[in-house]
Amino acid sequence: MFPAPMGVNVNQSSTPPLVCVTPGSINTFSTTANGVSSAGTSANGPIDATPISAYKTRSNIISFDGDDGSHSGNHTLGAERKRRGRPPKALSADGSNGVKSKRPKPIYKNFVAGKELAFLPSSSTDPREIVETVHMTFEALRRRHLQLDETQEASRRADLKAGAIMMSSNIRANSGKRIGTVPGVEIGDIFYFRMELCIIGLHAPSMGGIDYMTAKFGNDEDSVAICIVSAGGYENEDDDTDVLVYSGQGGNSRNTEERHDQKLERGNLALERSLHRKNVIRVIRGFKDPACATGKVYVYDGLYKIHESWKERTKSGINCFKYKLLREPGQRDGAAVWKLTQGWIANPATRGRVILADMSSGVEMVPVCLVNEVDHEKGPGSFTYTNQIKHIRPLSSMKPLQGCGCQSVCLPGDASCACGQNNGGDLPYSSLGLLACRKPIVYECSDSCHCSTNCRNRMSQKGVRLHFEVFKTTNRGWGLRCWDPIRAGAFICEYAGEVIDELRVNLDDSEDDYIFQTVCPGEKTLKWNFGPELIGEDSTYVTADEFEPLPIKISAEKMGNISRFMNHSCSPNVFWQPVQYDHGDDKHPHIMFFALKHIPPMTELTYDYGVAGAESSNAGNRRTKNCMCGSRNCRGLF
DNA sequence: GAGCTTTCACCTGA
DNA sequence: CTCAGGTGAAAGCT
Repeated sequence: MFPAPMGVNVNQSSTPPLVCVTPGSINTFSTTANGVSSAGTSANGPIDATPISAYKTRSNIISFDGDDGSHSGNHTLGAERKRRGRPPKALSADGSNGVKSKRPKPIYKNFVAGKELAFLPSSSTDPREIVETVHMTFEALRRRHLQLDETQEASRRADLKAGAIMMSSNIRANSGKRIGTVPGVEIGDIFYFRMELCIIGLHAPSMGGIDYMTAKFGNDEDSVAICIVSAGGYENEDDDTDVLVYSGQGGNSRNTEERHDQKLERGNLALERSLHRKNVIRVIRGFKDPACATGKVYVYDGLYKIHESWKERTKSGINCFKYKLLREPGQRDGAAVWKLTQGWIANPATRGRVILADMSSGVEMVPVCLVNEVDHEKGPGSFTYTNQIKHIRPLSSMKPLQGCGCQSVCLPGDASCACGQNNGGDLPYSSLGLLACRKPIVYECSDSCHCSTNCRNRMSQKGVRLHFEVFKTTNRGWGLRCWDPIRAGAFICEYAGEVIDELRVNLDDSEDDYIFQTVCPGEKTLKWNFGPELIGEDSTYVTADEFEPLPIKISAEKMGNISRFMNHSCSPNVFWQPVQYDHGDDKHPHIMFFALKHIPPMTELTYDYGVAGAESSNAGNRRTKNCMCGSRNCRGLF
């Protein structure tokens, strides 16, 4: 460890990563006294930066009464008040002073008022946990807002609405700016909206590409860049994932008339100062979302340093600043993984260490790759690949669900759609097919519906569409991961296999490692849907005590699909959700898996097998095992 | 200079 | 293609 440089105050913890303000109380979750990351200061040169503005405390702007603090008292009656603030740049031709109506600051009054915030991690001080909770809260809010917007055909931008709520209620992580790594954010983490970067403290500007701050270097102060988003809006060449040529900001108006040379100010100036100060800069790279033509995915790619800068005339004829950044050595791969997996998707033959190109033998629409990069084992024990669920005993009801009469596809907000009503009024999936909320049962459209197979309410019944690979883990046998990025709420796969006869159950359970049953999962899974209560709606949150297991048990020992390879984790990224569409026996629904959070490519997919033994009586005689998930809040057994 | 308001720029997103 | 946005920095005023 580098001796602590003079200017660095490593014990500074005046900016807690997550401050949640409720009317009556202030809960502060502070981390391990490490407000300033040392990652950038340790091995490289003379950076001793103490973020100054990082210590700035944000005023609490949530308001619970009607008065918005406009009691300034010094109204100048009658007299025309002189306009304050920055002068408008371009004067309008006509005489009107062009004052736009004041932008109203949204005030979110009655959500969480007086209530405990049930979604916060009960006692966590783990930065990763805090970041994930904040991130998942944002996503839950966004999905719910999108669901509401879609029914009302109202204005969109649920991302902004969710972000505004997070900001105004101060549910955010790492709210102070800092140089270097951000606690709880890992290289390779993926994001779908710029607002997500804001609320976890990775990159503050909601649109701007360059985040910067005033930092102290010895006795000097300097405004230096701390984080950039390379989103492809400028002409950047980025073939090499360790090099990034970044263009300065400004001048790049879409209106060709307004284009002008870039100036050495703001972000550009900060980048220039960073070149001299040699401080590390976080880099987020934007890629096209493979799952959505118009969408974009942001990948956090770790720390870089600026090595040179120059001026250049762009194709559009303006002078533009260019900054060449090199990735700091010794960091795990981020964007490189992305490039690799995108290459495999384009041409699966380029994937190395393959044992079997498609272990589903054509059963799945997309081949399921089998690889071993760890040892020489030739594959898991034999089983029959199927993507179906096989019922041995007849179901209690084969009566199909009441179908809807929708023409073409089901649409949100259509009160006459029987399927929407089955699901409590809202369609369970967004237009992109993301599940909005965890429910006791999701009712999809069925054969008796009039809608087409393109209907969004047929998400899970259409089967697997991701590029999975079954791989050998280092200590947990075989596991499952995916070449595609998976968005929170996205469908992953069904638990296929044989439904075990309840009468026969427990006879040979102990021999069967591939049994699925609906044991109560941990908090993370239960608390997936805490969006509604944040906007004043009734809670859909089910506590462990309220959790009711289903009698269904599925064995994938002899036959099954990729889900039989999904390992347990106490900190999972996948959850199970009962879904019905082809029969009326609600005790024996399909068990479908969905993403709990955004899952970067090549991250092992895991779900919570449930709390062994313990409080939930249904766990009964299930055999317990030592957990090897390695997460920091591992329960030890499952 | 701190504290407030206003305006603007910004590699958004539908 | 257009257009409504949220945020923080900068600028001006008290």
